[in-house]
Amino acid sequence: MLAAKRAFFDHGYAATSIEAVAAAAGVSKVTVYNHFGDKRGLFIAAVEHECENIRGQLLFDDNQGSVRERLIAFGQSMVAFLSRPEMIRFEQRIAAEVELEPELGQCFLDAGPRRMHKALASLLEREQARGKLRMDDPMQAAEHLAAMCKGLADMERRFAGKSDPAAAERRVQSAVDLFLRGYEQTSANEGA
Amino acid sequence: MLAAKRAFFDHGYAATSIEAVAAAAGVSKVTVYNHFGDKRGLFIAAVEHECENIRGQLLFDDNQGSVRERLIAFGQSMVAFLSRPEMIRFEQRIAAEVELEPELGQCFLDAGPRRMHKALASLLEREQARGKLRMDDPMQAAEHLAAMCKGLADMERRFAGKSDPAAAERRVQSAVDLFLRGYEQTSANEGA
DNA sequence: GACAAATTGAACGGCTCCGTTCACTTGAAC
DNA sequence: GTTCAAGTGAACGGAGCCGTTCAATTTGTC
Repeated sequence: MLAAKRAFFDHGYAATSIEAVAAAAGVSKVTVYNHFGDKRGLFIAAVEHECENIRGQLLFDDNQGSVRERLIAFGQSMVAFLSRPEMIRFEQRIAAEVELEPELGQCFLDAGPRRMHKALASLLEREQARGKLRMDDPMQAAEHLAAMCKGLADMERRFAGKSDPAAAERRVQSAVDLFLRGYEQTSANEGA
Repeated sequence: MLAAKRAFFDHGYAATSIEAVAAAAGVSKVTVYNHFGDKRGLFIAAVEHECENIRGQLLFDDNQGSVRERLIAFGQSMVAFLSRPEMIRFEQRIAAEVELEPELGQCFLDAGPRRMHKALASLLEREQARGKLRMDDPMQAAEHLAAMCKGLADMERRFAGKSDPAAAERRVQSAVDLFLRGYEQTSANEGA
């Protein structure tokens, strides 16, 4: 199973042969078929297994500090999480296979992006309850903040394989600054 | 060539056979090999051709109106451009093949995202010159705005195939509102 | 030790595809 | 009408892979 995950996420679905997976796992091809029935079945099992992992890892702690510090911490850890090469490849594979197996996309969205979006929205709502922020639509605000933190560097990662941690840090900071200029509860804000 | 583009971008590289492309184009397989040498050569030619197209289409007009209206117009047309199903599929294919052919990624980035990023930054700079905006780093500001306009719906599109134009419109509007609260030249802004 | 279940290696049929070869036809230029 | 480049259809070799079959072997359980 680990071998299957490695192979699928490193080389892609089409470029992975069950023979190779079986060999890497030190089992026979027949055993693989007996366990997972199908190549597709093996792939789906691998994806679901990895999604479980993601769910386990997506824990952000509400650390102590100012609102700005908390948001920056969230943004940094989110970006770091998404920038890991394994994660980028995983995203890639899912996206490539989603047309043939739409459930995979749902599975991944629920395990990753949607969870993170909600987690950030509820963090923002807590800040609003404390009187630190003022927003009409926390989900919308969370989307803006998360999107800014990802930025366009997202595409540089996907298409050029480059990632620049220093630029990411600056981006997250200026994103939080812009966000707070818009949503911080100090003077009157005309709502969106 | 059109047939090759259709086939590659509809079904993917691996799932496209040169035989099928030749048949769809109404030519013989040998002719395809004579023209492009290779399956990869054909794919690269198709990608470069499509990138040319993108360069041609990426024209935003500086329409008349308030800053807010101009930015919203930019955001809307950018999102509309990126949301077209062909574009989503095209992105997908490039991303999937970029490991085997890193030049493709550069080619696409130059034809698309980077051009758009610079176009938006120079739009913002013009507004700054007119005294409408105030920013330290127009490229950074442009990245934030563009990223917010794309939002996380980007992923919903990629992984669930869904797109919600009404939500996109609201997102762009609230993104521009947030952006202007941070960068509009009305009172003193402490820089990023 | 005996018995059942799982696993293994090896081979096979069937399929698809890549890329090449070759003899033949087309069509335009001169 | 000849010439020459370009295109065509058909077939081929070689490769890889999927999924199955089967007899032989291991493993674990009583």
